[in-house]
Amino acid sequence: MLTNKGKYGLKALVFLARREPEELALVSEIASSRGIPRKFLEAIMTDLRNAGFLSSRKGKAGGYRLAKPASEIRIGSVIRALDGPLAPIPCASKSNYQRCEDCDEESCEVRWLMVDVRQAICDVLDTRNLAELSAQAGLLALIDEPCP
Amino acid sequence: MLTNKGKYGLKALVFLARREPEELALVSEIASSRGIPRKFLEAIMTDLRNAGFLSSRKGKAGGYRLAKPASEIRIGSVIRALDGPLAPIPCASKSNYQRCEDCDEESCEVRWLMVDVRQAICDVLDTRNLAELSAQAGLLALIDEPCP
DNA sequence: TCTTAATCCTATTAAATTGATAGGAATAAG
DNA sequence: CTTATTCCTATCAATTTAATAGGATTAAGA
Repeated sequence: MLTNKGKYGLKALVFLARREPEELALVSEIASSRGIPRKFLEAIMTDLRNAGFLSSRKGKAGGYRLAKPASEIRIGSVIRALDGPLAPIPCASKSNYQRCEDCDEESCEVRWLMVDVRQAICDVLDTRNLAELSAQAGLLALIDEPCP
Repeated sequence: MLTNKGKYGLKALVFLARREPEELALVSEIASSRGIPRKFLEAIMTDLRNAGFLSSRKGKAGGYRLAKPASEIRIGSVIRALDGPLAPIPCASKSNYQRCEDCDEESCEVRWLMVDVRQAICDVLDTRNLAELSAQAGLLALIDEPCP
């Protein structure tokens, strides 16, 4: 599941990706622009900074910006940082594997299935970066408009 | 996320798929065989029956069996019945779409992304049926054994 | 130096979801 | 009738989610 935390975090990153790379943005600016609770977003930005996606400057005239080019930020790693493993169940996770207490790892049918699901999810999220995500949306919205 | 409810439900269905189609199985039998809490499994079996996957007989010598051939039970529909929509976020669901209150449906970048994730998940889970799931596991376990 | 405005830090909390458990009613076989 | 099962309703504890509160720290600029 993508939680609000993950959703808000991605929106904030898209916001930053669409600015000049060096320009600092305020949490309050992002929050009001995207309808995100300010205090909640503050906490999320801290996580994103700790995960290496953002850099910040404190004090007056401070703010956040991307710590690296948007094209180098994989969506999968963002969601992992905010919401945890992409796998539907811990025993199918690569990044954070945890053995099931109640089933045998090798013979469990459900696990084999969920490994395939995890792979399918990763195939989408780990092959897209923030630059693609922020570029894409406007185009798709236009394509969907009916012809005049 | 696949909850314990979904996991237990799938395991119970696999158990039933490996029996003679008409033979009734007891909840207590399935529960002890697969390490599932009996009372919890009882509730899950009720859900699976209400969703049309199982039929039951009450009273002494009662029990559960598949309501239709295992090959006609799609894994995706089982998980939807037990754990809800497969989409990571309600605004990306086909089976149970719900509009986001805080973003614009057409221009939201996150939504377009999650539609692709949902499609990837459904491509795995809606193209597999219970017969395949119950047949597969044993083989894979063998393949993984090192050669003597 | 002082004011102001921002990030940063710690703690708390309310609501929802998950993962069960308890106790017994209804049903049917033998 | 006894026994064994599904079925039904209610309850509950733990965890996760989604925030909010209050202030400490930092730095720009007057």
